[in-house]
Amino acid sequence: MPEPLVVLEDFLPYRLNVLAGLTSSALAQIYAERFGLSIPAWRVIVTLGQYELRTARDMAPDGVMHKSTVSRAVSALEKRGLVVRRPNLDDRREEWLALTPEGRAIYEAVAPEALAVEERLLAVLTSDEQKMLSSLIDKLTQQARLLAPRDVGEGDA
Amino acid sequence: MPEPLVVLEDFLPYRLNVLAGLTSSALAQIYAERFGLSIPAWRVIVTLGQYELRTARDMAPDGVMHKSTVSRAVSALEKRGLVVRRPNLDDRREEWLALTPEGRAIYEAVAPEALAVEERLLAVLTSDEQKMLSSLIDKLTQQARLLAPRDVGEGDA
DNA sequence: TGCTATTGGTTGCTAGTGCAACGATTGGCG
DNA sequence: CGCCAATCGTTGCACTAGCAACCAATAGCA
Repeated sequence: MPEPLVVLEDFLPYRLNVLAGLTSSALAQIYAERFGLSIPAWRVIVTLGQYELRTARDMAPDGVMHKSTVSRAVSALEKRGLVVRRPNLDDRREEWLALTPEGRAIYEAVAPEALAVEERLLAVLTSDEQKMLSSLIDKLTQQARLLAPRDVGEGDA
Repeated sequence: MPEPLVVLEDFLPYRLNVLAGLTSSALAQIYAERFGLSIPAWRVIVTLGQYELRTARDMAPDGVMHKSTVSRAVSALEKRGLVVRRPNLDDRREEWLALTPEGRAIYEAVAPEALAVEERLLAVLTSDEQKMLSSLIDKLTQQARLLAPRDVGEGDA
């Protein structure tokens, strides 16, 4: 009698969550089970593999990860000997982070496999569809950033 | 020198996670802050608003939510008087769930606002792009389900 | 009928996450 | 120079979520 106002399986945020969850799950098989990396740790590894030298704060440029999350991920990686901290003498509040040789080895082992998963995912789309998807994600992300309470940015003040 | 193997901000699973997180965050403003609902609780409410009578197990048809998550969400909603349980005499393992009048009132208050958020999100896309997006999400979700370890389905056995 | 496997659902335990408060350092400005 | 505000990062705390073990009920089958 009371007709549905929202059909959950058609609801965009729900569908995005499901999709994101499934892809994370697919990826976790690799970096969690095989390399013992959490999602934040994986992101730190990839970022350092990409940029070589970054501060903890740079790890979440768009505020995707909370700084406490980054802090703990880095600590864990340091304890495992995959990441080193080097004080920044110009600004002793922050520290430079870099991969150790072991860290880079893991990066070079994980990254291709992660890319393979992405590729298998995208294999169901044509090249045009992939471009379209990328564009749509960008537009939606930009808009979502406007609607979200705040960029999770800071929180201190 | 070591050229990046993965560029995180181009990596599809990462981008999907960011987008999903931002939309969840935008939605949470409504159902969390204004109505005190968690994500699982919100999903239960919406599902019962949609189907009227469901079992706890039906709440996560695609295994998106773990059954323990559903269980606790239902308990909380029952305690708040938003949901009632009714034994199913034909199979006393399961219970029928339904919204109370108060639960339905909340549903009718939340649902339009959630839809409004979705609409504001989709406002940056043309009608054709929206159709395209829907199709792309479906294709990717289907594929991701194949790549994910398992549907999070059960786990007992 | 009786025995085992399966299913719906709950709960104890543990790990992860965000928030808020904090310490340390630096920047800005009177 | 000296003080207040802002910034980087850490940590205690509370909450959530998932896993696994469990109970109750049913189904399948000898």
